[in-house]
Amino acid sequence: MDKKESLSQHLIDFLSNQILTEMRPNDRLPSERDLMLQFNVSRTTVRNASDKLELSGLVTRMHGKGTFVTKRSESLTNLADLFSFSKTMELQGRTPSDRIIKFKKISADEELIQRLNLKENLNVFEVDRIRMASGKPMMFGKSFLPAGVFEGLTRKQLEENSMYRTFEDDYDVHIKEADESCRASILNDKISNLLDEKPGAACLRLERVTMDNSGRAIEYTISWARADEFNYRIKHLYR
Amino acid sequence: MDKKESLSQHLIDFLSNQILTEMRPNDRLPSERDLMLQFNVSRTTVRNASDKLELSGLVTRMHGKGTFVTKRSESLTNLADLFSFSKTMELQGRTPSDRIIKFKKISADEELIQRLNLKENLNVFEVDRIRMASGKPMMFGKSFLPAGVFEGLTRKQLEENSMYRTFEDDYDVHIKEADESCRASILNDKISNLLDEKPGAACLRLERVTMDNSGRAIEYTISWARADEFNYRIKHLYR
DNA sequence: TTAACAAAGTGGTATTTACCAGTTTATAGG
DNA sequence: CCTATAAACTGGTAAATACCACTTTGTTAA
Repeated sequence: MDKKESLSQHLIDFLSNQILTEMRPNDRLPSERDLMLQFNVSRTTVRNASDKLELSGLVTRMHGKGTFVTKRSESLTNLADLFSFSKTMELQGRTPSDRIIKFKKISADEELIQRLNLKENLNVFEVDRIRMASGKPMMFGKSFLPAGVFEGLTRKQLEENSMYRTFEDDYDVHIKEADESCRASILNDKISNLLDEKPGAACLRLERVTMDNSGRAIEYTISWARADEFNYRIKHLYR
Repeated sequence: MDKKESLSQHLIDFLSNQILTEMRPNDRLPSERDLMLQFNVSRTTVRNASDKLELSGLVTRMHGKGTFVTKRSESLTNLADLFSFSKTMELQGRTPSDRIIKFKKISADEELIQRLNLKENLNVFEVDRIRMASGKPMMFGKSFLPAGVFEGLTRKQLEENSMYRTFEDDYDVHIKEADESCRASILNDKISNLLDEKPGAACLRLERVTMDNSGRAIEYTISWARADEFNYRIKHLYR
């Protein structure tokens, strides 16, 4: 049943869980050599895991000193922590809701094929949604889901449950990680209208590719987020 | 004379230069095993260099296929790694330079007093700079430095050395950490002019407070960065 | 001709060993 | 008591080797 997981991935899972549940910012992690012994793996494996944890921003390494839990400062809606829109909004005491304005099966173009790493079945579902918090439109997103993974997906399913919930419950697809990038952009007429904003207003354009446990790309999403509601916060540690 | 440079750094320099001057998007790089032979280094070293190149967005690896030059639209500077503008630009094979367009001592307003946690001496130096990479204006920044920390600071000092270099060498101020936030915004007439862009163009507005070893706030900077050159990349890990 | 399979090529993970480069701490000498 | 220095940490770079997982290509058999 369980997909065999790499040693470094196991370390990543263990450490990130440890960090989030039992450690506090600036706490020091065991040294790489200690982790070698504790988990009976090579230093390469430990460093591999550390690389990923550092990339995800969970830890910060300092030459000669050690590896520490990164401190993240408070934020309005810190995009770095925005893995799930609905969960984040709930956490802020706002009521999240989606309005699906498009749902159809299309054939993937070259870019989609590459992003989702499609093989035989080139059909994808396109889902366009306006995402709201307590009635206020916050972002607009276009998601593309491989039809080969989500066979028989219906609009009704997505209207009744959140997308990630549908992945888990209806298709037994478990999210493992996501690569996201974000840049500044300008709202065009159509999207500004949907977000109740002026055309030409600033926005953040987000792109995300989400992967499941077995490494399949299961979602490619482009979102446009109101500039006045989202930001990124990062803490840099030197030397 | 030569600063000793690691083998992987040498590989990085060579490859990034190669990519920027002689290769086009989607071109394939030599395989890792070929690079081993060409440069007479171990695969560890090749992969180390590849890791960095992938991180910097210059190349994209595909399991079983090869390593390819990333499409230009994806090769933006990752702000999450931009602790130092000049160092980041050098890593990309570009030549960083600053043009100081304002330098004067002013009296801090309420906001500055709070951000820099000023006590008695409310004087601050304001330094406005255009930051360029290989001659192209990349971002505009207004920095505020407590006069109590940097006594007798002159424009000449900043023109001769980088700001952080001046902190270290001339004032023995060692940077420990920085809190940064970023959001989308629109360029106004003045700044768009300085950046050689159109007014109303999208930009990222960055704010940073930098602290030294003793926890003093030593710098507060607001920057406006070209939307077509910078983005944030984040890797989310789910549990 | 075509479908199935094998081989060769790619990046990905892992081990073991060695040494380099910073930081902290213990210790010896004044 | 202090200072210099050595030892013992820390993470960083590098080599050599092996095998796994995925993709392309070439060959073989139906």
